[in-house]
Amino acid sequence: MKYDRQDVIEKATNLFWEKGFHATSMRNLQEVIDMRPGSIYACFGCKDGLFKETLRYYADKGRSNLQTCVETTATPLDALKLFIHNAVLGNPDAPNSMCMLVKSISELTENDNPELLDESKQLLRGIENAFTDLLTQAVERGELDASKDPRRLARFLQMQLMGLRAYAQANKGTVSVEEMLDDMFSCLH
Amino acid sequence: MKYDRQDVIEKATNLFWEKGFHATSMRNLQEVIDMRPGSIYACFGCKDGLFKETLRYYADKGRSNLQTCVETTATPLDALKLFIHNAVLGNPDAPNSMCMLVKSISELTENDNPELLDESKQLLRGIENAFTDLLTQAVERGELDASKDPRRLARFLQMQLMGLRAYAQANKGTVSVEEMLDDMFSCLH
DNA sequence: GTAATAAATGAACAGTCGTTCAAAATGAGC
DNA sequence: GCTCATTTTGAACGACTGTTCATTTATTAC
Repeated sequence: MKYDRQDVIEKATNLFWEKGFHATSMRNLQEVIDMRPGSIYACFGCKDGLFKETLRYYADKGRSNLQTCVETTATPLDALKLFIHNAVLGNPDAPNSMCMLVKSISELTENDNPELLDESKQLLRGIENAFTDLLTQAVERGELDASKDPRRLARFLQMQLMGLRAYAQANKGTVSVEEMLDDMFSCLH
Repeated sequence: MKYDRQDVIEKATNLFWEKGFHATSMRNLQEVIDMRPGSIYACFGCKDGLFKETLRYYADKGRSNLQTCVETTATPLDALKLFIHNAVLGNPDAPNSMCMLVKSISELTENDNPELLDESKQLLRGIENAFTDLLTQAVERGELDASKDPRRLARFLQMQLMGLRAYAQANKGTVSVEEMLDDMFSCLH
């Protein structure tokens, strides 16, 4: 009976997301995804390979979340607001309020894990590009002042999203993230 | 000949800051601080103990940097601006553009390292409190509108600082941090 | 210079790490 | 039911982990 690859990757993603790359041992993974080492290595090559796959899965889920936001809101800006709101407060039982890609960039080094680090950076850039597209639409529709630069705005939004998720992690349960979201969007205009 | 404790802690801080807690082995530390295991354990107890000491050293350095900014600028708001500018761009050969405390909060878990995690959170809160004090002064002096809430502003600033440093790490060399700093301060008013 | 005290050493420990691979279990085709 | 190919297993490997402690080296006091 072959393993359900999707299911395995999702479980691995949650574990890596929670504990980080270095603190997650192959034995931890073996328990969580219920596979023996031989099978894991036959499927994914090595720990790095499995981790890279989880990074892509995580980023894909992010992109599809954003797409859902676009489809369920009236304007590009509303879609962005909803996406960011969901990213920080959306599912309370997420392994971590921090972005998994940011966590990875935080713990990986150019010397020790250049491939995984570059992959994380690239995936993060992909999400920022999706922000840029939406902000461009917002300007075209007149939802945003035409003087605004969508790329610069996307960069700023990405930075604040990274910050807010990290801040929420650092102050779990003691702070009103809603209030901070208001502050964040009120300085878009 | 007793070791220079200050020097040892500084070297350990830089290594932990660069590689993170988990990826830094005691043998890495032994090389960098040029001490044999027995001496390290006699001085600091265990790896956690040494790490905690470096966290405090790092936060202390941050606080004294802020104090220097206060002393070399005309107004509280200028001091804050200078501090944040320096934190992100100040010393280009810092081990990491991310905040060491944020990196630590990112990689540590309540389950595995509760003490180190709490210490990091607490130190970060200390810095935010210093922000609050300065912003309170700014309101008192009329540098900021009296309608602004210093605590809320400090929270917002802290979040953005965390975000900006993480963003700078994720986009090393490809982005104008100066521009982003402008955006960041222009939405204070 | 010698004895007593303090500091530094590094080989060694038990445990865990990522990874391998011969053997066992399973599935497919007839 | 038998055969062949695929998949899964888990004991085992060498390397590395954080840590200890008997021994050596350095410092102090007389």
